[in-house]
Amino acid sequence: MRADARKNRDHVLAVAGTAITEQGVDVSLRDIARRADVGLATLLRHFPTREALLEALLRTSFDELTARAGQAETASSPEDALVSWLRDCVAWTTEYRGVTVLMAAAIEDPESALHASCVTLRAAGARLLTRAQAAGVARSDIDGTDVFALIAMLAWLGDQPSLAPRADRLFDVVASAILSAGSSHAQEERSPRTRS
Amino acid sequence: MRADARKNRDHVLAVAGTAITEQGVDVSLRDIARRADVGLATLLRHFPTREALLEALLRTSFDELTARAGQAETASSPEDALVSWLRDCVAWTTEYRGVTVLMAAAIEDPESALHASCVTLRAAGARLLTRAQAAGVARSDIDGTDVFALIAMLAWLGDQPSLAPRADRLFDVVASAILSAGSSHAQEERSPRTRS
DNA sequence: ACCTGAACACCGTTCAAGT
DNA sequence: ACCTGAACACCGTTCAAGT
Repeated sequence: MRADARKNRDHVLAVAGTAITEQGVDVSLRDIARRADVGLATLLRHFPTREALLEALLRTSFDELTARAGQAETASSPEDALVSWLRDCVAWTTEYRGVTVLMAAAIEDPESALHASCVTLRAAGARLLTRAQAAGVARSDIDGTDVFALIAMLAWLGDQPSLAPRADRLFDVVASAILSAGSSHAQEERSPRTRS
Repeated sequence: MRADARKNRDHVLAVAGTAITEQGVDVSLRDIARRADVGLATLLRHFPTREALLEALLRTSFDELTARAGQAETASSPEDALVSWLRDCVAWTTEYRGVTVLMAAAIEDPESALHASCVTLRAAGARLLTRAQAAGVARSDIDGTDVFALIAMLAWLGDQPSLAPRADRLFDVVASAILSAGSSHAQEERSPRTRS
């Protein structure tokens, strides 16, 4: 890549970062180009879709979250590792208002520039879930995609100004639901207490 | 209202119903006007905002849901009444893809044409919740707005094609979380079993 | 190689002009 | 009273023309 092109790219990316922080991920691409003193076509040549722009912008954060999941896997108890990683994920999305909808779409669209990152994130969460299930501290009838969906739900909640004040409490409610040990059939099994 | 105006209004409303069913609540208003063989300005005079159009379209369903909550209050057990009403609410929104975001915005915006209906709906849910809490079958640290938020979360999940297949399972997960009897401090109270 | 203005087909809003 | 076409200020996409 030519030096001037690289400079343009980096500058657009920096401007996009502040614009998205201010207005959310649906901010007008024309507006970003204007604020970067660059033609709209130039922006689109570097980042052909909104997702591509976001991918470049979020890659670092994505990698960080994935790495943190790996560390938690050995450093914390299965329960703490899972719950506090979930909390980190939800908290992270609040910095990019509206990103949840794009991630939900990307997780099943291999064409999306965000696809790979979302799949990696889901896999990291799935490992923490499996570990917690093996330890008997997480319900056994959910999988990594369910966890991804629960994160998405809670992140979406934080994006809605009217409901955001409830996001923390409802995180706890959902977390407690994941942690109710035992399977979903507990009620049918009439007190199957372990005889110690 | 003049007879021709009424006819126009009703026709626009019917066309809007099918258009929204096909494409979701974000469908182009211009498109609705075109399909109704009416000027766009005419549509906007009858329904000055997208919310006003939806309000007219959803009023019947809203009233029905509210009424059903009232009936359940006397006909079913506190637990069944709450859970099956929640299920009805979530199922209902799937008919209007994207309506959840508008409802979440409307619940705190008195200017929105959907505001009154959303507030009424929340109140209906709050009564069912209070009844369940009084019976000791629902956790006591949530209120009507939390229930509204949980419905919104689950409805939003159903709107995302990639996550919709998990909506039913996660409804059960969330419902079980609401029904975990006792307060959020249960874990701190070291086995407070009732001595029968 | 890289950039850009301009044309394009959309959107919702507004309003003067018609019946 | 009610309706409407047209103008307006936006949007993302595309591409021929410039450096």
